[in-house]
Amino acid sequence: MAHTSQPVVLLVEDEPAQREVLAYNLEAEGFRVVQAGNGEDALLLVDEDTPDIIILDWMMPELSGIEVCRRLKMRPDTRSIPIIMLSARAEEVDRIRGLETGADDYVIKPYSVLELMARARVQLRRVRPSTIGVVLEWDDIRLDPETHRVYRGNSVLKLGPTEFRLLSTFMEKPGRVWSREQLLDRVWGRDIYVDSRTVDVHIGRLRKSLMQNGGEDPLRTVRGAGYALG
Amino acid sequence: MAHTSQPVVLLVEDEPAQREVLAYNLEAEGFRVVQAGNGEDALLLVDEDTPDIIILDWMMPELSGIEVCRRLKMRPDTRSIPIIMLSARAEEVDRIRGLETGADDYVIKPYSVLELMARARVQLRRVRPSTIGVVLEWDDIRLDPETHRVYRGNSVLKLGPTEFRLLSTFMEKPGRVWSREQLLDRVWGRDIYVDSRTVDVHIGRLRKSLMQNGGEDPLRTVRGAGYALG
DNA sequence: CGGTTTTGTAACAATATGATGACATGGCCG
DNA sequence: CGGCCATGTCATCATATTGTTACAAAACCG
Repeated sequence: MAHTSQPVVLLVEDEPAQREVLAYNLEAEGFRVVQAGNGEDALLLVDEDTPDIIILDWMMPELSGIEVCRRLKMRPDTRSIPIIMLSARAEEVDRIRGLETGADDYVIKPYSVLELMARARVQLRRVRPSTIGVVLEWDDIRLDPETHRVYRGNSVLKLGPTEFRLLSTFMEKPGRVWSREQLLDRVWGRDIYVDSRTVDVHIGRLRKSLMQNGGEDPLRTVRGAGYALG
Repeated sequence: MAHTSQPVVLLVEDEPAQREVLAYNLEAEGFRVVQAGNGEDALLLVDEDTPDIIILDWMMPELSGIEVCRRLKMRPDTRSIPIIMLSARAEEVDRIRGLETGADDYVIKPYSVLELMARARVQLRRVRPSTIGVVLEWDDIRLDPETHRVYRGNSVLKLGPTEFRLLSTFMEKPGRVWSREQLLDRVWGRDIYVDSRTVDVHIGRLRKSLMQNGGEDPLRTVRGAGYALG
């Protein structure tokens, strides 16, 4: 029943018990949870399967959370992943240091699980608005994730399920170029094997659907790279 | 020390004394501060002079902060302005309600001024170009890796895939001289065999693309060594 | 100023890439 | 069961991109 593909959270916490509790709750929130018990693993997992958001414990043996945060925020390709830092350090200096390092939020242990979930949703809302039902708009195209309806101008468009998910992805980040592989991950699912040329065909179908009542083609083919909206 | 333009914060708080303190500190942080003493004024001021971020007191006579927040988050044109909610209500339900309403952060009174400033900077960091995407710039050339677009002045350039990768390489380290072999490695790939003279041809093509709308040739040939940008 | 080396570039053939129509499959619903 | 829709794959077509070569131009050197 996921509108598009399930949002992914990377949970980094060295204490297994705490990790369990959080993982359970995050799953209940609708996240797919990827877990790491230390900083090194976290960095590896980010490359392997880019998460939508990261929840990061400050205190960890070896690579501290703050160091992981610093590194991720230095890399252009991971910089924009929201990081929520968890910490038992309640001192003002620490909180400020965490935020200065690039963390997008800072939550003090012991935290309220409900509040943490709410803060996770806030970050998710930023990165993937459609997962929480925000209507996406671009130019004269409107996509309502709740009702699964797409409008262009003032007429309703008819799209198939795959085309809908494709368009959702594009509208999450207008202008961004998605490779066929990224689209397969996002639109089809991680462990589905389909030929990457299939993407072409669906792009074609999406184009036809978007132009069924006239109007310009809003999709851009980027030779050698993929496709983008606008 | 202002960046491109001074960031603007809209400060909404009905208690003049508190507002003063915050305004003072925000100005010290480098913000231009626009003040409102109630919700109605806040909504008017947003239209008049769109702020980069909003700091919003929950408890206000007439229009409450949460209502202002709700309204701003419903309008597509103001939805993306980050809102930091200030509140004396420490109850979990309230905090969650604030976040659910669309606030991007929720700070409990009495707050640490320094922490609030840090949180304001976090929100600002998001809105400012630096976070929106890493754009490489040199002179009047702009290259956006995310959208795969290249601009010169204010017109869009059309480049082929190889030319794009070439230019990306140059723009990552403007001024650096790259040998043909290094370029082959970097742009074509480590284990591809192509004549090194092919680089010349592509440099030529890149030059033509870069000058398609007039302008100087930004590439420099270094005899016996290779090529460089600028 | 030759002679030599290095670079620029037009032309062309080979290739890679994307668009599209057709088709077979499989699920779903009446 | 039969029709309908969505989907994935394939074959084919059109075109953009690419590598190479050959020759012209420029730079360098004594």
